[in-house]
Order: sequence, then C-alpha cells, then structure tokens
Amino acid sequence: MPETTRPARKPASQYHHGDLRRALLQEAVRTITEDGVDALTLREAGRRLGVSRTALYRHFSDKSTLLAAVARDGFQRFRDDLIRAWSEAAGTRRGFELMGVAYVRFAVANPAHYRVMFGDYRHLCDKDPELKADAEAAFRVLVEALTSMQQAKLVRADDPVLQAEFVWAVVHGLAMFAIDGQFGPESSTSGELAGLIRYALQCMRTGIGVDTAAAAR
Amino acid sequence: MPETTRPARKPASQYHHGDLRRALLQEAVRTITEDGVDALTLREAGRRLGVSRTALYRHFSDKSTLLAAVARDGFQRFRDDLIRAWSEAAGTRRGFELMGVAYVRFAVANPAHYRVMFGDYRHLCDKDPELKADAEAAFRVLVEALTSMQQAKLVRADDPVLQAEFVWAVVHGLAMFAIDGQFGPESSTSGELAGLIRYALQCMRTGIGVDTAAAAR
DNA sequence: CTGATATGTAAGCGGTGTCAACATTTGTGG
DNA sequence: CCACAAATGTTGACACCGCTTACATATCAG
Repeated sequence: MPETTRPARKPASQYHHGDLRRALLQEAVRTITEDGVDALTLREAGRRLGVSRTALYRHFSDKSTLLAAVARDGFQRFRDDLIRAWSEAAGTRRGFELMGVAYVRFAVANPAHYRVMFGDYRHLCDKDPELKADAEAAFRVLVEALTSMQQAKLVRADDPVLQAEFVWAVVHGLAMFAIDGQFGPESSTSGELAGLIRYALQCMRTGIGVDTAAAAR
Repeated sequence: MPETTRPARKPASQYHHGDLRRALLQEAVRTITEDGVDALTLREAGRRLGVSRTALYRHFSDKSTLLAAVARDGFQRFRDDLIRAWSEAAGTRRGFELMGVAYVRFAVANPAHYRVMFGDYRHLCDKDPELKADAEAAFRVLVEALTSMQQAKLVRADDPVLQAEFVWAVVHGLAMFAIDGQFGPESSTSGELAGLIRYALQCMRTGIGVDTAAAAR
C-alpha cells in the first residue's frame, strides 16, 4: 500500500467522505478568507460539502476547535512564508527586511485568517494544545534570524527572544495598520503603506531617539 | 435632590426607562469586560436591565452598532488615560514612557474591551462614523506628544504621523503580548512583561542596529 | 464472516438576532 | 386641556445557529 499522500478528494462511496476532516478545514479557511470569520457556520460548511450538518462533530469536538485548526494551518503557512523570504537572503539585513515585508504581506493577503490566529489566541490554545507549538515554531523563525544576525554583528547582542518580541511587536502593529485602515488621515494607499513599512524598518534599526540619529547616518 | 448630572438609573415610570441607551451601553461594557465579547447577548442585556429583549432596537439599530458604541467608549477612556499619563511629565522622555506604560496597562486591564476596539475596527466604523473620529482623537494624543518631543529635540524630526504610527505599532504589539500570553517560553509573569516593556521602550529610542549601539551607550 | 469501531445521518432542544405589529408614555400645537 | 404625533417599550414570530442524543452505515481486524 503505497499510500504516498492523498487518499482524499474522492467521495467514492457517497456515504463516507474519505477525508472529511481535511475538506472541512479547507472549506473553513476558504470561507473565512473570503467572507470573514463571522460567516463561518458549521451547518453551511456541511451543506457546501454535501454532508450532514453534524458530520463535523466526528472530526472536531467543537466550533472553536475547528477555529483552532484554522489557526494552526495559518501559523504553518505563515512560518513557511517567513522562511522563504528569509532564505532569499539569509543572514543579511536585506533578508531580514524581506521577512518583515513577507510578514505584513501575509496579514494583508489573509486578514480574516490572521485575525483568527491572533484574535483570541489564548482561548484557542485551550482547544488544541498543538496550536501553541505551531505558533511558537513561527516565532522561532524570527528568533533564529535575529540570532544569526547577531553573529554577523548586524544587530546588537541582546537576548534574542526579547529582541524578537520587540521586532514582532513592530511588524504585528504594521500588519494591523495594513489590515484595518488606520488612524492617520487616510493613508490606505498601498504606497503609503510601503512607506510606513520602510520607515518602521529603519526605526527598528536606528530608533527614534535624536542622540542616535547622527550615528545612524 | 441635587441630581447634578444623571437622570438615569431610576425607572420611575416602570415603562419608560429614562436613559436606557446609557444603561445598555454601560451594561454591554460591563459584560464584555467581565466575561468577554462572546458573552454579550442582546436578550441577556435586556433581561439584566429588566427590559424587554427588543427594547434595545430603539437605541441601536444593530448588535454591531452597539459594539461600535462600546468601542467609542473605549477609545474615549483610552484617550483620557493617555493624556493623564503624558501630562504627568509632559514634554519629557519620562512622560512619554509613562504614556507607553499607560497604553499597555489599559489593554491589560480591559483586554476584551481592547479587542473590540481593534478587533474589527474597520467593520465597526461602517456602523458608527463617529467611531473613526474617536479613534483618531486617541491617536492624535500620541502624535502631539511626539511633536512636542521633537521640538524639545528628544526625538528625531521625522514626519510626526509616520513616527507615531511606528510607536503605536510597538506599544500595540506589546499590548498584544500582554493580553494573550505570548510565544516565548512562558514569560507571562508580570515581571517578564515589565522587562519587555522596558526593553522595547529602549529599542524604540536606540534601535536594534549594532552601528548605533555605541552612540546609545 | 463477524463484531467492533469509525464515520455519517436525523431529529430536536435551547438560544440568538431581527423584524413586524401593537401598547404606552411623552411632548407639543391648537 | 386635549388630541395627536413621535418616542419608547412589548409581544410574537421567524430563521438560523451550535450542540446533544439516538440511530444508520461503512470499514477493518480477528
């Protein structure tokens, strides 16, 4: 039985779906991405997959358990995106900036998904303990990137975790700006956003303090 | 009977409540603060106020309109907190740091409320156009603080709005860390958080770049 | 082949947001 | 003072939802 990867997709029997769990998760992600998390309904999801409305409970104990799975899926793709961006110029400042852009890009491309991931992370963690592991794996990409940049003397040799938390705060904030319009006048044009990202990355490196300005330029 | 400000609270007639709108908003804030936004139910809110389940619709066209009002209320208190902290040492770096701490403190003290404010800000703005004004008013406190610090040569003379967006991103990210546990090992102790805040504020000033490290110390 | 188990189904319960129609109170112009 | 309109609150109903319980069917191990 080679059974390489996918038995999925084929109903075959009409009764047993084959890989309902995967299909359900995929459908949930699709709905959330297209119409937001409020549009996600267990009944409707079942309907769209041509399956009874309670079939879902054989694979997820709960609606929020499904959401936790969605969040996990998000963190996995997210991590992949970060790794891909970083490895395009690993160890360099440019690679680091590419990663920052990739971060915001992910959030902009999947705003609702991103919100599920960070929306009530704590609550979702209770539903699926592996979610925490996936989230931490994504975060670790950032920590490791910073560690290698520390070795290359590109950033200060502070505690990498602390440093990563700071960097994460910055890009997460940027992502929020990008996702839901912001406070400023109406800087929703993508040009404005790109400018903000560039400025923020610069500030991340040099700070906003005036005493360091001379040294930075 | 001095009765200075509030006509509210007293049923008086049993039928007309007096100031149901205010009572409803207050009740919603209370529920959200205590039990989270998912626990907020129009019917239950009416029940608790001893009023019919649809009375609410005479004051809010919608559940999300009520949520928008909750968000507005949040932004107003939020702004007050920021102003209070800043004015404790206005124009100085200490005042600025106090403001940052006040920001995070607000988020920690009212996590669910904070989430409503930023959770789906964009969607809520459609429901109540004044929400945007309140949010911008809060943001403007930060912009003005930075402007005055620029004049005092405490921070670089960049575009204050851009600079404020960067600073906001940092503190917002910190607030998120504070609210829902984080990625790192398990640094949920308040001591760890205080350390993170301190470190982040320092990074905000001096950056993480190594070339500026010498100048910073 | 035969259970046991995994998976999907059907029916129903309590709860929710919202609408439409009706009741009561308040306020206002004659 | 009164009639009547507007504001405010109530009742009933509808469609939908998440979830449970009991049942049906397919898959698989022995």
